[in-house]
Amino acid sequence: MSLQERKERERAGRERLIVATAREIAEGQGWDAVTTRRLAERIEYSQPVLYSHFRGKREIIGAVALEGATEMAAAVRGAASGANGPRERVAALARAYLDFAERNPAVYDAMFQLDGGLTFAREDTPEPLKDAFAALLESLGEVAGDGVHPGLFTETFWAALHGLATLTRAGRLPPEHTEIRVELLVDRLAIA
Amino acid sequence: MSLQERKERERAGRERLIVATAREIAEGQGWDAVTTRRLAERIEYSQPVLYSHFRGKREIIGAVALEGATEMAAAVRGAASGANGPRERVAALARAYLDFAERNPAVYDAMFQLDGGLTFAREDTPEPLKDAFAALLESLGEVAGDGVHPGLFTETFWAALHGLATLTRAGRLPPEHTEIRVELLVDRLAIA
DNA sequence: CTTGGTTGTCTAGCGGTGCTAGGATCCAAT
DNA sequence: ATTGGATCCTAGCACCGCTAGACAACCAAG
Repeated sequence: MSLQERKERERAGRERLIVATAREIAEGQGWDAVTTRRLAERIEYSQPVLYSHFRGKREIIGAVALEGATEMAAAVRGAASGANGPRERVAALARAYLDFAERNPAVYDAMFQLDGGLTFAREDTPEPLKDAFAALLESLGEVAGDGVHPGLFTETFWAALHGLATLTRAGRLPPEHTEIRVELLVDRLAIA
Repeated sequence: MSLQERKERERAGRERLIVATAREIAEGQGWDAVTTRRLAERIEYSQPVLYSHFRGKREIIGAVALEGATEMAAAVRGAASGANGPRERVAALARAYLDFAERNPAVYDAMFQLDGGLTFAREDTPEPLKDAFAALLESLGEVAGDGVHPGLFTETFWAALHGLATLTRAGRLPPEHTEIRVELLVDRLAIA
């Protein structure tokens, strides 16, 4: 069945191409510029081909989000592993998180701002999303403090980071003192 | 010049009607349902009339955002004034903030998620936005702690609240333990 | 009382969007 | 060589934000 295998390989390759191209356009010109026409043209196929891979634009956003979640998990783990002691680990994690959001704004939006048709915080949540949260939990759980549920603490800390990331990028917060805000957050929230 | 005054009054009234109707549709069916056609139909005028009041849809969103900012400032001040002691004031403020976001999701989106063409954190920032931030600062500045700039502390605390509000409403955080998360935030961040 | 210009509003339409029905093309199996 | 199925494209739908140009209602000047 080599023929069928080859076709499936090609199909999978084209799907990756769609996702990568969508991401590329979004990072370059924003998600508004990711139209099905433009996307189709860039991959050199007609629009309906997109719909043989994804139900619609929302699912393409979702695919980019999953890709981003995997990368973010790796970035967070990488930063945490290079730091000594719980407090420094958390600080490194926070910086890595915000750095990821700043360097990949479109991907970050796909994950947390836009509707990618994904379910969060449930059993049927896709693995990459669970793993990204797990990556946060691994370092943050250590500094939750006595009597505080690690998962709940992670959620709260994450929310704070998310707020900083989104408000800063949307121009709601001046970007100058990000580092001070992060230190404030780490110093007060984390119990070393 | 009574005639001209009457015309201006009518014009102002229609402008309020546009903003109120936009808000109504948005709260009921989301901002995506606020189309210029639907909005025009609801106010019983044709589309171009909208453009004689606002440059475009973005400015209508901005107008809803300003209205919301005024209300949020009042809600926050009201909650804070009914509490004794800095710590309790901050807790009440946090609850009021999240409550406002939950009860007025479309308005909250207009303020902080969508592009309403507004400038934040600058000299030319519209008064209602500055005042909403000031309302937060009044209570939060008290608990910044020694050596921490009150404005910066307020921004950070606000970001944390914003993160909780948005992640919860977007289904990224389970809504069950909001109260515990708020208490965690207040207990750790606020220095009474 | 009639004109002429201003002001206000509407109809109609432009170029774009996400998405899909139906037809053309190609290739393996008969 | 013919058939049947998979694959892909052309063409189009209903909707979007926005605007040009026609048209009616009004007030001021003659």
